[in-house]
Amino acid sequence: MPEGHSIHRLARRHRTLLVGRTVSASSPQGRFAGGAARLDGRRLVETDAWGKHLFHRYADRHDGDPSGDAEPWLHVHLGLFGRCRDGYGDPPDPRGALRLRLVGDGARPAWVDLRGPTACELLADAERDLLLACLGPDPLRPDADPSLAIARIARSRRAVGALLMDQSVVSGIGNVYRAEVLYRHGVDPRRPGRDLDVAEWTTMWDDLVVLMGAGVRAGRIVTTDPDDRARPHGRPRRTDAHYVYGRAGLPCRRCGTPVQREEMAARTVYWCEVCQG
DNA sequence: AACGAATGGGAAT
DNA sequence: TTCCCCTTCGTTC
Repeated sequence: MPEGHSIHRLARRHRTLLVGRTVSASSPQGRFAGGAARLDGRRLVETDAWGKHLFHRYADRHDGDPSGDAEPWLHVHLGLFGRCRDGYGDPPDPRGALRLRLVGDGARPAWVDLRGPTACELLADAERDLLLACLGPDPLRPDADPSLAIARIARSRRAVGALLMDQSVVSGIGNVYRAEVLYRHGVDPRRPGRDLDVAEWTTMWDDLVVLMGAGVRAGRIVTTDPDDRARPHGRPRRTDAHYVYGRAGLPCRRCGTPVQREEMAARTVYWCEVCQG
């Protein structure tokens, strides 16, 4: 599930697999053939994530071939459909639309495959800076400063459900965390941002830091408290991990009222009209 | 097996 | 606002 926690997890995984290695890069699908050629033979120095954006920083070439030297960054955005696969040893035969394959050198070779991303491109420092300048603070980054985001939300007339999905306000939140954090704080997604006071927003930010951090560790989004998750009858379901996301028409876990759904910011938002006033 | 919906976001209209 | 990208997963036949 590519919300911010997945991307941070991916950055960590790629660090383990490939940082310090010189990579062979290819684009079996062909859509990133030029970029792969410029990447090929360079060493991965570090990986990083900001919101839903993944970055690899590559060293310059030292063999006299200048191609790619001005572009230290590989920028990947998975979008809704993008996926990464990886492993050690020989990579599987490429099939389907494989945008990018990286194979690291070394005693224990590792590979990473990327398919279906919204963005896969090489960037110069300045281009990356421009991109990051458009992103709000990311609850998963230790250096995040929530004050600007909180101030911006607190004076906006836009619906809080739309503000939380706006990556220039807060980055890394997706449709699941949006619905869930609003439920956990009893906030109707349709309420204007400025109806909420700074203290309320600050509490939500702190909760996002905890929830998304847990998401990185678990590799999935779990936002329900254990008491609300208990299911005396039947097997646990996938949706037990959520209060309202994807549960339209099902009873609210706390009050039993059917969960509502509505389109907001081009996505479906879910909420309980009783618990979220 | 076949189909629809989905965690996102940018370009086109 | 609508479309597109074009994968994966869950549901239905």
